[in-house]
Amino acid sequence: MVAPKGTYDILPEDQPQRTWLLERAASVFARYGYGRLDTPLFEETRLFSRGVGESTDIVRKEMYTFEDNGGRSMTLRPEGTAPAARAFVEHGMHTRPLPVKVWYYWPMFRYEAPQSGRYRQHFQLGVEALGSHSPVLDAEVIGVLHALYKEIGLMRVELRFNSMGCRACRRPYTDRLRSFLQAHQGDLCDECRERMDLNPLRSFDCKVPYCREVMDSAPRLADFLCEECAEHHHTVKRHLELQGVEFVEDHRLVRGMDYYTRTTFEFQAANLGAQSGVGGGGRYDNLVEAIGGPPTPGVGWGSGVERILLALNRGGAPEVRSRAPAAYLVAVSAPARETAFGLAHDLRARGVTVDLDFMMRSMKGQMKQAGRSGAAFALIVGDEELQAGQVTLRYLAEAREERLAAEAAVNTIVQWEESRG
RNA sequence: GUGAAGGUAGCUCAGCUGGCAGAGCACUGGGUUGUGGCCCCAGCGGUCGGGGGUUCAAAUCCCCUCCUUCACCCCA
Repeated sequence: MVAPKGTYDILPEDQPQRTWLLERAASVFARYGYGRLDTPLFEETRLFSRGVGESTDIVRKEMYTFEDNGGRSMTLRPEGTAPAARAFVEHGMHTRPLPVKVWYYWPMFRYEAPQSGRYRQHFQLGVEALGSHSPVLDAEVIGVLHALYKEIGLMRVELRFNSMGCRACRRPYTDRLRSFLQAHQGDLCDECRERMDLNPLRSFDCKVPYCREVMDSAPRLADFLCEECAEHHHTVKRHLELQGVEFVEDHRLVRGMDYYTRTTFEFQAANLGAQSGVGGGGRYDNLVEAIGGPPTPGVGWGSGVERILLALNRGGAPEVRSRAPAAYLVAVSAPARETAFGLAHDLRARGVTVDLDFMMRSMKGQMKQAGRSGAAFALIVGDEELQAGQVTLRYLAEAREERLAAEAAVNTIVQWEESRG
């Protein structure tokens, strides 16, 4: 048996880097005033079909949907924004001081063809800020992600930035775009022709060269933004600049969720190949209402943990290692093993990280383990020492050792542990 | 869902014009019986991804299937 396709195990040696990332992220989020939110792993299917949108790939072909024993249709969470919005509504958070700012670290599930940086179960770090129309909040939210990347040393990322307009300006624009596409039908790929009706904006994302050529001369949403949207867009940019966040405007940037309005953005990492998006998001002013809540604007993003780690490690990030034990206990005989086990207990009870042998290894073998473990000390319990109530304390790094009372050795190790912090 | 490349020891891989399944690393033991790292020796370890077929004989050739990787697509 192996892990299901597109999933993977996170082994003990993989954990320190993930823990480190989560801690760095939590620290950044705290500085910006975001509180952690957790929601169930699965939701009623209609939350996503209504929230994310029936026309999206996610809803059409990528959801893990099942019927529970009560005959309800449930879906493993494919994205974080809709569940966060649902929780906002369910708990009446619109009565809280606005905006409500939350962050999450959640597994997501999508039925997709796996490849590196793309999994059927993956983790996302994300933030959502609900309740404010302010473009300054868009800029803050983007600033949080920028700060996170900076905090963890993820350098080579580029921020792409666009506006999707609002209900008022998008409709006339898509009509205009649709007629443009119809006029150039003959020069478009099959797919672009198909999605012309349902989702004409997607054609901007098409990679077929002749489609791109056509799209180069297509009308741009940027030129059709209503006054409010244009002003909003301008103000976000200004506040990105105030934070020293560099970006490139990309009118081709079209993201996969139907709920986006106005601001959309994506950070791309050059060393990730085809799956270059490490994090992205935008504003969603109609989502909360769409899922049955009071009209409430929102803005947020999600960033893939696997992709962050991939980009980081390909960029030659230093290894994050788990803390080595302070001491490794070495016993040379059966009675010595009992004493060593007792000493290990005493040390651990006093807050010290120690380890010892369970494989009946030879003394040489135990010493080898001690060295390998990275411990500062080998605490050696031998028969001679046992007679005298003593132990040998070996300073592994210095290859020096001394014989002393067991209690004194324990105190030395405790002191060392306390001083390393 | 489509196309391509790959799956051999825990890991990285060699072996692939069919003929006894290999190396390095890792792991365990030892190098005169109480001392780690370096070095040396030995040992452990494999349904050759799985199933079927061709053949006296298949890791090797053929078919199917699963998984991984790359690209499309989509996205984080």
